[in-house]
Amino acid sequence: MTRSQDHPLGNLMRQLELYSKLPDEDRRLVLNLPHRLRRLDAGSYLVREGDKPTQCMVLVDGFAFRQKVTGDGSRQILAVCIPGDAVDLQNMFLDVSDHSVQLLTQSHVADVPREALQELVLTQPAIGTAIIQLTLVEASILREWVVNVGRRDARERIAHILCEFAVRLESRGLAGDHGFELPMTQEQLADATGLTSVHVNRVLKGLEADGLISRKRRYIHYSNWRALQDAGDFSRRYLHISEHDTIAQTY
Amino acid sequence: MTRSQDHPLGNLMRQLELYSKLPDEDRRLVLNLPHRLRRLDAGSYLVREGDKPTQCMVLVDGFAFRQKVTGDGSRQILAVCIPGDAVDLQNMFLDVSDHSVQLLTQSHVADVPREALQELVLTQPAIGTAIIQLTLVEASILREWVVNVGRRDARERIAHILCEFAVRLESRGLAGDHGFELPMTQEQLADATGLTSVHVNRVLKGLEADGLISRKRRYIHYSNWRALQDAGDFSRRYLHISEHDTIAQTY
DNA sequence: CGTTTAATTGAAAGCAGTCAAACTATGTGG
DNA sequence: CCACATAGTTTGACTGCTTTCAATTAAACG
Repeated sequence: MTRSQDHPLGNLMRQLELYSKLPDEDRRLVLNLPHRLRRLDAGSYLVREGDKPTQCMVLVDGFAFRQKVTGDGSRQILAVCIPGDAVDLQNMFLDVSDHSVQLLTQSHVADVPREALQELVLTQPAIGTAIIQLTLVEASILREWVVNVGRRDARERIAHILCEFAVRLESRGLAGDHGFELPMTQEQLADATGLTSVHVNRVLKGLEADGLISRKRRYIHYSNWRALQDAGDFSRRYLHISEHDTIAQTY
Repeated sequence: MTRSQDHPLGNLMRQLELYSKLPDEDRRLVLNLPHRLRRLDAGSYLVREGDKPTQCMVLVDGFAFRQKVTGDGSRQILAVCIPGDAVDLQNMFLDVSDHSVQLLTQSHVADVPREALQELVLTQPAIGTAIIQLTLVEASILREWVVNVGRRDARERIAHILCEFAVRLESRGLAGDHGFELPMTQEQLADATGLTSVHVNRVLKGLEADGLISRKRRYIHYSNWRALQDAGDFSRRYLHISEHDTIAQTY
């Protein structure tokens, strides 16, 4: 009944419990949230800047990213959403979306009515705490991204974002042993790091040449995790994921 | 009783009501929050990265900034806090601070016990909504900052951040007519925009030479608001401040 | 298989950084 | 009130990391 293995909102549930366990009652309330399940293709927009959304979407599986486009048409990716992420906590309490969300891969998305989730957050303290914590961790990641694009050179930026993916994916059991499938193109990686795709390519080759990573298509393998972290000035503190939450994290 | 004019938490109160009015009962609860008032010098740290804070600090007056330092010692400023800002909503629900907060000017700071504010947020829906909205707007500003350092050139970055200050300060009645006192040095401006102080200086002179701004010490005057916005690719949407909230905003 | 998208590589140009020094304001102590 | 110290601003010359532009190769897909 409270099993979250195959339930569409199971991944969301697991994420909510990352920072503190929920009472059984609350878990039931979350899993019983009304929702509509959809399957959408890569590239689909979940939210567009300027929208007034009425649903809070949850990524059941698949990947997505937040983005904004500048006046001259260049794009900045602001965050990568992984399975279980609630895509618009933002829009649950603000009326107009300030950025767009687009699918990186074909995905299953659950639409939860804004008011239903809002009510849980405001009336169930444990759920409210969990949702606020998720929001704050997302803000923390944003701060680190500002540092990344503002104060690190290209090589550090790429190494850093690879480390971030590694830890986040491992913490959800979505990574392999010392490696993971990068769910984005080099151009998207460029838009996430404030670089050009050409330069991202050169940097990736450089990291590979220096033996920090090896690649097979989009799969990134890091044999020397410590060295990769050093190259990216990476410390996992800002992710607020304790060591124990990470599966098979080795040093 | 519910007057917030001279109360230390008055500015916080006004900010909480930016997005929706609070019931009188809730306003009373906020103003009655236990707190200790301190006066601190410019440069004082309110929070240090790695701290486990027990207080939530509110800037009664004065300015502060969030920052992180990279491994090689360079600094990135992540946000500028203005009077009324709750400085560590982050730390209210997360146990370890992921960044530091430092005062820009001599300021009065109110320390509110973490638990007292937490309880209000979790038990009073209107207060919870208001606090969550503030958190989300801060995240929205962070997203815009990622765009700023990631995808705009130096001139656009500086023009953009000047526009942001203008709107935020005007919305609190802290700006003059088409101008405001910039509470930071060019070096700090550089650390906020991912540039060097040398280049910030050149850009400022450039904006001045082009007639977009004029400066008298730290005071920034913009005679052509529209042109400054264009130069900075600025749109106020991400601030989630409605036009009406801004005092004397003219075009 | 042909077509499209993504990855790769090379050469040249440019924006911003680095280094260094001069200048200005502000503040302090004698 | 002046001499000096300190912090911040301004300016110039040079360097270099990244971008831009353009073309080629490789992979994915119907």
